[in-house]
Amino acid sequence: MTADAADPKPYHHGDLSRALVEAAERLLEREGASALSLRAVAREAGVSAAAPYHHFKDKNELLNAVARLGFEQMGQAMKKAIEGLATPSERMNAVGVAYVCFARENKALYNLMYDPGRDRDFRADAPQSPDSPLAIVMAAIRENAPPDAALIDIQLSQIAGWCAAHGLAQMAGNKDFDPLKAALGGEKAFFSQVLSHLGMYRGLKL
Amino acid sequence: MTADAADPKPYHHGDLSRALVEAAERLLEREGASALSLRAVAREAGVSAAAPYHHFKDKNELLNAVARLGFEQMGQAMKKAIEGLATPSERMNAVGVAYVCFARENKALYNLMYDPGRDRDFRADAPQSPDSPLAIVMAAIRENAPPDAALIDIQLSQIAGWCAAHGLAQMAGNKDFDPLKAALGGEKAFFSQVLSHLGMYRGLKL
DNA sequence: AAGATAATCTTTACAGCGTTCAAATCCGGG
DNA sequence: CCCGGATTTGAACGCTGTAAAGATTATCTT
Repeated sequence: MTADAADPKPYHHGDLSRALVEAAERLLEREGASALSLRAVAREAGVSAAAPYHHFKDKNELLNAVARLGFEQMGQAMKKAIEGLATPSERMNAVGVAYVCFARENKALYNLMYDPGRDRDFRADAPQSPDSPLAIVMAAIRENAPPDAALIDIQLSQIAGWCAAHGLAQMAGNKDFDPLKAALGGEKAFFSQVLSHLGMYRGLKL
Repeated sequence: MTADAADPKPYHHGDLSRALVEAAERLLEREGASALSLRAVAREAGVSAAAPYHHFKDKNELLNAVARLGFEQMGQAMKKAIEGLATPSERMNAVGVAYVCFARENKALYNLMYDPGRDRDFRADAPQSPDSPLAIVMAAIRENAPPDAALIDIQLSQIAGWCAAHGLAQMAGNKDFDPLKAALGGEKAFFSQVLSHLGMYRGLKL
């Protein structure tokens, strides 16, 4: 209680930049993406409509900051999901399921992170950090590859696996999948099974 | 030249509903998604801003009509891509590549079709029609499955293949993939190879 | 300590958006 | 011929993103 519960109006908010990002994330999960206007974010943070422009060049830049936060949270959730798993195969499967689950549980945030209509200045999902979702997926697939695999095959498999997880994350809400989900005993099992069936796309046996 | 090049101002436009959808699609590929306002579409069609409301309840409903048109065009492009291909394996690969290619060549339209932020009243991509992109992908994967495969495995593989194609379509613009694309001799080869490597996600040999 | 300078926030303003409503315009059936 | 219903327009409302100018507070220099 040293810096947080200060006076109600410090007039120079202190750390408005962070407060705006947090207000935006709060608004995003409370009211959905359509309610996420710059003015609404400013309102939620208790500040005037023009104040954000001293911390972000654009609405787009504020959304980029929200997305960056989302990538961190997603990476942490995925790391927690593979804690204590022994085999590379188990870890790879858990990473994929965790990826899709996070996307489903934070639908609006995930859509914001990968919105193809926005200018994202940072790399698609901050692959430079080893804790980014993409890096975690890449590592899990690499470590599960056969030891004699060629580098290019590993790379292509990594991309394929990531694309499949991303596609599943976006399509998982499709109502046509409901009977299949029920037959398998829930969404998580459905995600796991879909990812496990990737190989059959080529007509291979499992 | 019987009905198209009529008077410049028929005042009761004749078929404004279709004209609006076409104006929207034109605007979409000329100026991009951010320029696709209802007022801009009306302007492009040479009509007042309130006119669309007698043919579409919403902006959203107009966009749904544009998306429907996009699904038809995409299905036709995919059917043309498998004409004359002999084996199920060839057809499946061509379908996947055609799917991703159409999405890349009509980026704004494809994003509109699968925009997760919009209310889409029709089924995700009109699966009732056998010419819909989803139906074509499903059929190509089914016909390439081993004859003794269980129904549920086929279904899961269909979903997996579709998700992978969709994910690749959205991620294909990632600059990180450029060296790989170059090494393989172009985007089309890259798409084909990524889809062919789906199986390796499970550590299987190709 | 005091005053200058920079950073932050507010107020006001503008153009564009989606949408609604009343008034104007056109078309087909009596 | 004229009337009723469909179509289109014009103006209006509240919302948005963004810019400019003024007010307020923090920081730096001396």
